[in-house]
Amino acid sequence: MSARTSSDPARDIPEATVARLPVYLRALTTLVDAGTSTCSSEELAQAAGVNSAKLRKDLSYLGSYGTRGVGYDVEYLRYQIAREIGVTQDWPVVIVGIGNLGHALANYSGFRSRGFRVVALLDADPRRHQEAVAGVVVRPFADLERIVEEQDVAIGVIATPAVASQDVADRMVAAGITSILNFAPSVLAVPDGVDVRKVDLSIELQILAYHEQRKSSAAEVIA
Amino acid sequence: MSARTSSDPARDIPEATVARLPVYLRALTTLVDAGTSTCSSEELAQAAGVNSAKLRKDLSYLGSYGTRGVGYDVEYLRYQIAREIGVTQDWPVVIVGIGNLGHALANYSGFRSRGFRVVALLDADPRRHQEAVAGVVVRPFADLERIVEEQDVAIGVIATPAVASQDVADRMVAAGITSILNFAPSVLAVPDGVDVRKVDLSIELQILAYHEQRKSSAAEVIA
DNA sequence: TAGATTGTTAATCGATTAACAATC
DNA sequence: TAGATTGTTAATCGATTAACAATC
Repeated sequence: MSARTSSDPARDIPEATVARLPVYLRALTTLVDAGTSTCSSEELAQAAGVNSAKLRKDLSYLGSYGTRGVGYDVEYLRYQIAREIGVTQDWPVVIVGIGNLGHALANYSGFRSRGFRVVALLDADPRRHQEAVAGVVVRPFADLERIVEEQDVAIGVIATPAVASQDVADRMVAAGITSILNFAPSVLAVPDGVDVRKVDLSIELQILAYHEQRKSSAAEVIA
Repeated sequence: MSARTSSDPARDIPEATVARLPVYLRALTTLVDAGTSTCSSEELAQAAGVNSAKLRKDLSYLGSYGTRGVGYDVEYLRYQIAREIGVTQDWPVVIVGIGNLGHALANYSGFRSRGFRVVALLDADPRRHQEAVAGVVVRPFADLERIVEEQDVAIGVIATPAVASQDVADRMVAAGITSILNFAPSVLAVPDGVDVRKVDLSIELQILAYHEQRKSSAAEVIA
């Protein structure tokens, strides 16, 4: 047995596993809400939409939180995963670009319940200022630096048009933000040490279209 | 040299490559708009945010569309990729759930320009009916089956709360939809042959939080 | 103890990358 | 031809999966 513990900073978790931890966390929360106290890897895997071998392998990177012959304590495992991800603490977030999408994001209730707190909504258009969305007032983009510093913001969300996204990212990085979630259909250039994740509706649809097209072709071959 | 051609239905493209083709398509469109007629794999790779070896490997699955010593004809390669993905044709799409996010999706202009056409907006709440979003009237969810059949819809977008998403997916599948883009924070169960892709804001944020947390820990170790 | 289920091993599979022969 | 750049090979890397020993 290794001396690996939860506070061991050297251990690193494969990226594919990291991407699934939030899925497990959500499944566990659903189980807790349903009053379940214990579950097997098979049950949790099903709830998360993966196979149980993968689930157990993933969990093994965190430690040994199950009991052989019994399964996992749902509440305990949920806490361990939440701690591992880092959502036992609260992450202040700024959203830039309060158009349709920005409104939707600001109103998203899943934010607060999952360890994130929208501390500011920023927009370059003065006509949007003073408007309140989900109880937060929209302020000028120029306020970015001050807000990031005062509130110690590490995560920024870009919901602007593509043309503005690189400028917004540059300003975010200069202000001290080191993690960016980009909803604009653009490829952002950022320095090393800054993480960018991208959500792109039209890319997802195009991936579906590719497979859809092949389904149709296959049907034609049969017909 | 193999007899592999663009109409060869047997050849299959790795999933990781499929997911990048839309990124290349967008980069090529940007280059076309900028008046560029030719580009090297290095230039295109940079515009797409990948390395050139990966780009060339990806393109090699489609065929040989470049010229050694010269590069790629931007317009020609763009067409070939668009055809491969299937976005030279028009894909009718229905969106179910016209809340904040549904509004944002319905208003998204990138839809139309990338081969997708929103043919219907559906919502279970009668108070939302008759409202027009981006020129399309919101109709009852009960109209789903008729619309899918009449308009030959293959792709459905779910923007409802999580609790409703499985029911919506079931109805979509029963109506004949075979590709679903799910924005609800839920794991959908669908039959074989139906593709589901998932976009989940809070999962993306949690992945960023995980890495952000490790950055902070690393800083503490140094301090 | 007997049955159940975890945590880990090892094999397989798929994706990435560097290097370079082919060739414009 | 000489220089440039593709398309492909082969090595490496990372992810998935089945199987099962460990152990509750």
